[in-house]
Amino acid sequence: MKTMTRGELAKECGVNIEALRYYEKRRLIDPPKRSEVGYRLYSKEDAARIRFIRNAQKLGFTLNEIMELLKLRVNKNESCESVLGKAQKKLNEVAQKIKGLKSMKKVLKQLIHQCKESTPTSDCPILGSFESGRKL
Amino acid sequence: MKTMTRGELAKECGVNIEALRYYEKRRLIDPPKRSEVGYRLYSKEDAARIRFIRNAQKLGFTLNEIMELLKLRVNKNESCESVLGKAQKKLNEVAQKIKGLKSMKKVLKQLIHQCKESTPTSDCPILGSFESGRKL
DNA sequence: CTTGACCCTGTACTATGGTACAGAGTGTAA
DNA sequence: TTACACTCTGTACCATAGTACAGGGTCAAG
Repeated sequence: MKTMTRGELAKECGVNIEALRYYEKRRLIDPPKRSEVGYRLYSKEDAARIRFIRNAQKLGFTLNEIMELLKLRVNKNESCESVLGKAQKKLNEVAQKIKGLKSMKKVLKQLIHQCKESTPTSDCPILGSFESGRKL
Repeated sequence: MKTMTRGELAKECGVNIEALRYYEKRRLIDPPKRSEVGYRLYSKEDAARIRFIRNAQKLGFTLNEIMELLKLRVNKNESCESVLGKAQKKLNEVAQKIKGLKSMKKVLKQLIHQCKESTPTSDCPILGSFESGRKL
């Protein structure tokens, strides 16, 4: 099977080369196979996992949370009950975040609209509907 | 006008008392008025601002980003052009986040559905559509 | 057969966002 | 009037998520 070195993987996934060692230490990725001389040899699956990690991070998940997300899959010994619970919890979190972001989006849109109408900046209501957290 | 001490504000906003001093140092809130003897006296507006900060943080914004969001309002000396650009940029960021989270939500829902059907955990497709980042 | 670009390990350092004292003063209620 | 809860400042410490060496080995092109 085709493999990549650490530098190649880092480049492909757009991460710092050292971050890969860090993820390995944090057990977010399995220790990869090694070449004769000790070079790490990564597979396509490793690349996919790194991309997953980065994408989840962009969405505001911590590495610990991402670890949980990753465990939701390929854990043949874990009961579906347990996976279900975790997934449900994550789903709620995600739904809440979406709600909050939609509220913020709305406020930003209003602000932009008012700016386009040349309303003085001082009247821009960025906080108004947002600060209470009612919709978050 | 009614004011609050640091402890009262912290309690009302559900933040650590020390965080308020930290936000002040980071210039996320204005230095509050002080009592005769030097106690901080916060207003309702300060409380609103703290709540805004916490809510934005929950949505994955950093304190620097939140500072920018806060600046989008009540700056009489800044041209509307500039505010417009910043707001537009933030709007795009928010829209992207929502997209990614929706994609994650979808995958989680699928996972939950399959778990409910008692499909073996090992078959859960949590990563599949996710690791590519196509939809993120 | 050397030179430059890679890889290895371990360790130290960074930024962000707090959190926890220590040592001092204040305010109030029994 | 004393005890306890609260405030003040400054400084030290913490977790998270990396990032940057130092000091060594490896490999491939010229």
